[in-house]
Amino acid sequence: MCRGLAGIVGRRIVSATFPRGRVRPLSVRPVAALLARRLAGRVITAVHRRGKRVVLEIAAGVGRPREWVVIEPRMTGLMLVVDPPTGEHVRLDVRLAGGGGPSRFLFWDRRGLGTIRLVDDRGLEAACGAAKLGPDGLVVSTAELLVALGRSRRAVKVALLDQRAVAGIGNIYASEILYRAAIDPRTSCRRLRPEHWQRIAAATRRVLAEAVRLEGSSIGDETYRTADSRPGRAQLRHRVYGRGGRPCRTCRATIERLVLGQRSTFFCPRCQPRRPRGATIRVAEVVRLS
DNA sequence: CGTTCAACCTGGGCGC
DNA sequence: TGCGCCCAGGTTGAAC
Repeated sequence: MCRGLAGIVGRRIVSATFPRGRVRPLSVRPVAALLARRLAGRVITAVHRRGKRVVLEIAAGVGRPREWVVIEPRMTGLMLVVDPPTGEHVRLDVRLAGGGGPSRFLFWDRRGLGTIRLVDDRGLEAACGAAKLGPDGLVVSTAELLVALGRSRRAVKVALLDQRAVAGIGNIYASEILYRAAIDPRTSCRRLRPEHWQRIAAATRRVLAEAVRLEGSSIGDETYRTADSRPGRAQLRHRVYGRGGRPCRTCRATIERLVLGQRSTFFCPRCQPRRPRGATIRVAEVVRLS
């Protein structure tokens, strides 16, 4: 998503409009009219990403310091530099001056759960700082996962979705990561040994990097699209997500679906055994089993 | 601390 | 065809 916005860097904002009645209260801060006024005339100096958030760096303007536009696309938000799927769900429409790239970009969000905020440096820290977001999944280390989650009692699948522990993993890739790591998604974090965290960290980096390379997962119409409105291809590589009842691509066992933390979870019961390979069986477990 | 539920929204798919 | 459900890539706060 952020890569597709490279063309807006260095461009000046002519106008930012929030189509009437399309933004629910508090999803845009400050309120739309004020935000539109503050953005007009300012230059976009960079596009950053913090976990799942798109962060546009806005150069200082008249009487304003350097600021940041933080966009959370949530379920259905798209950043587009071309015409949207429908005009109906455009939440933000930004016109750009100059040539050498797109003349506008949009935040299009069918369900309208996404948020747009303009913040200063302090606000950015509050919205995207370490207290809010853990290390990025693309580069997360074994030690970081161990420190953040090693003592948690939560099911590992639920824990991987905790953005304060590791930033950027969503529901699709949480299932895919645990498949790659050969770990049952229901396993309590505290039952996992360092070798399992090593596998999870490696799988996280690999699965997310592949998803970025393949430009995301597009499942059905009006789901994720790149900034120039093309579907991604990561869904073609899903090993378990959305494949409940179908055979595992590796072992032919039937992929199972269950709900953890109110989210659909998919896994292969044969490739992801209840007791992860290499796990130490605890004394209490031995007693209980015998 | 962990889990569940509800809320915020639109729309596709399915059973009846 | 129409209705009532269930489901969906996310986050937050309250209740227990």
